[in-house]
Amino acid sequence: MSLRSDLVNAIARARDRARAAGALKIPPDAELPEIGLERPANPTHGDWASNAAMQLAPLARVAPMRIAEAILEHFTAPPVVADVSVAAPGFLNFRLDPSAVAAQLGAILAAGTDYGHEAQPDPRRINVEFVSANPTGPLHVGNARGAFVGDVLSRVLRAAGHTVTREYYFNDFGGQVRALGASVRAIRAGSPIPEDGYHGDYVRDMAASVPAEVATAAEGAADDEEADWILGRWASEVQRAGIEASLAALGVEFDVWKTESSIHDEGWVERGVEKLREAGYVYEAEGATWFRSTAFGDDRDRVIHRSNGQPTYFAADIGYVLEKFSRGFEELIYVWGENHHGAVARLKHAASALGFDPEAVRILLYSWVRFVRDGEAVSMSKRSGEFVELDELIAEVGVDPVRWFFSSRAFTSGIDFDLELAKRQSNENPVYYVQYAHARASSILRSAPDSGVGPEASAARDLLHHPSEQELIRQLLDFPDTVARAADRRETHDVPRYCYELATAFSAFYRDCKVLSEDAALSAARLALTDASRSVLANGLALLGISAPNSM
RNA sequence: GUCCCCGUAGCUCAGAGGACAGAGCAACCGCCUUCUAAGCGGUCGGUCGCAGGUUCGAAUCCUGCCGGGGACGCCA
Repeated sequence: MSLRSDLVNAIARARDRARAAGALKIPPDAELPEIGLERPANPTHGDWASNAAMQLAPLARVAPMRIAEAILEHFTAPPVVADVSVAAPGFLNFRLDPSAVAAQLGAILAAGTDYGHEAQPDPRRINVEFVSANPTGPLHVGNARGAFVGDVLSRVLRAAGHTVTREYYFNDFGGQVRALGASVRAIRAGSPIPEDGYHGDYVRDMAASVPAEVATAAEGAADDEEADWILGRWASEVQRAGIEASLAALGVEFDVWKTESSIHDEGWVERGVEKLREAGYVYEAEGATWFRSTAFGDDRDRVIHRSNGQPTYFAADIGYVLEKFSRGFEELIYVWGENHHGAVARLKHAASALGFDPEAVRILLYSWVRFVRDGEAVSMSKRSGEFVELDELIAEVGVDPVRWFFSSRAFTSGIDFDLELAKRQSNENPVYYVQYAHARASSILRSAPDSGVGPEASAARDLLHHPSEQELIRQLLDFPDTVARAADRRETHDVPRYCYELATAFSAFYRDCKVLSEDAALSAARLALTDASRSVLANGLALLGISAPNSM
């Protein structure tokens, strides 16, 4: 139970009592708006403020000020609230009791690394599929955003009490695997790389290191196409392993690596299409098999099997949705680049047609990142071979600043990433500010034994009343709400901002309140606050996959 | 042509109907014999793309323009 939810509940009870007493006349069938409660930017408005009265004004047809007064009259304050007041045009402003605030410190410390992980009211089994880049080359910087968006989202959902499976779907079935093989074969034969082939240096490297048995098999192939497939499957497995290693180096790990071919081989596509057919959404025309997507409002029907008998990529998507739900997931999250937005509707329609709730299929489209070097856009084409490898970026800039950069922006906004600027400014990057606060707290804790004191929260209630101490504890108390809200919204960029604000509050505390002093009791209480701050900073950084160094 | 996302300080971005629109970076001025100066305090900086509309109240919701990006395949 967080402070925030206590307050929301108390306001709701006051509203209901005012209603029952006839002080607040709202039609019985009216749908009540959610109680808004936020920490106002302006401290003179108190520690928490609610606009509940203003939201009820249209329903009650009374001035917001009078509603606020009616709620106030029936309000029973939770113990942490010292004062409630009404402010124009109808805000309810709450001021917390400093002793009660300080008394929360012990619970934060006791929770340790679990602090922020509240009980989930609606726990779900969630599959998060992300990156899923084709294994035709190394990851490039364009893949970075999806990797970090999916990774941080998975961490946050887990922290919020959901059961999360992280999944990478890789394509070992499509024409580009053959094109990759054809490129390798062309280089080995000394002939030009085909039009739709791959031109990067990594292709040459692979061509020079084909294992003998693969080479022999390719040479013994019935025709060129078969040779291309043999080389292509080998090459894509080499690339897939490289991708896995790159991601692991970034701290991005997966629970499941799923191949497109397994979806076909295990019969999921057939079963999926059969279910759709039984439901009446499949028909044959022009030699192809179609999904009647228009029945769900799509502007055209979609091909499942081409007239040449080959399944489309969409066919595999249908089978994969069925396969995922058969594993017991209640929600499927897909983290896709916005260039896939055209595929969103048909996937959800297919899920509906299969009998699943389309709302349980959630597709998060992140906007494209424009990589810029000295003011000029950098191409990211694997086929042309002109791209910046993700490994290269990390080696230049470091994983922590890159993670911070991507996780602190809403995934829907298009962003520019200046590679030169990122390097030059890396020391000015806010991520170091947060890490520094953590290192500084660690340093104080390290020197505590020399002063003969240790962290002790029991006296905090009476001793930690300085405004900077109070503000810092209030920040610490915000953490669980931040995590829960990010998880509910399936949008995590509030977490880095929270970390930054916590670091700022800690810096102010450090400036104003000497931790280790002659006063042993005060030192112990302040050490407890330092320890709690360090712990919550570490928890926040862990959600972002960013390291929390003990010294810098 | 249809659809999706975006347009907020010099730059990069937050603001999911509420109180004077915020942060970082950049620029400028101060602060280290004292627990980490990768820090702290201060200054400068905005017709929230434009025009209407809804509302007690709009950066936020609706409509139309303008500008940027993306998607509309029997590619993946």
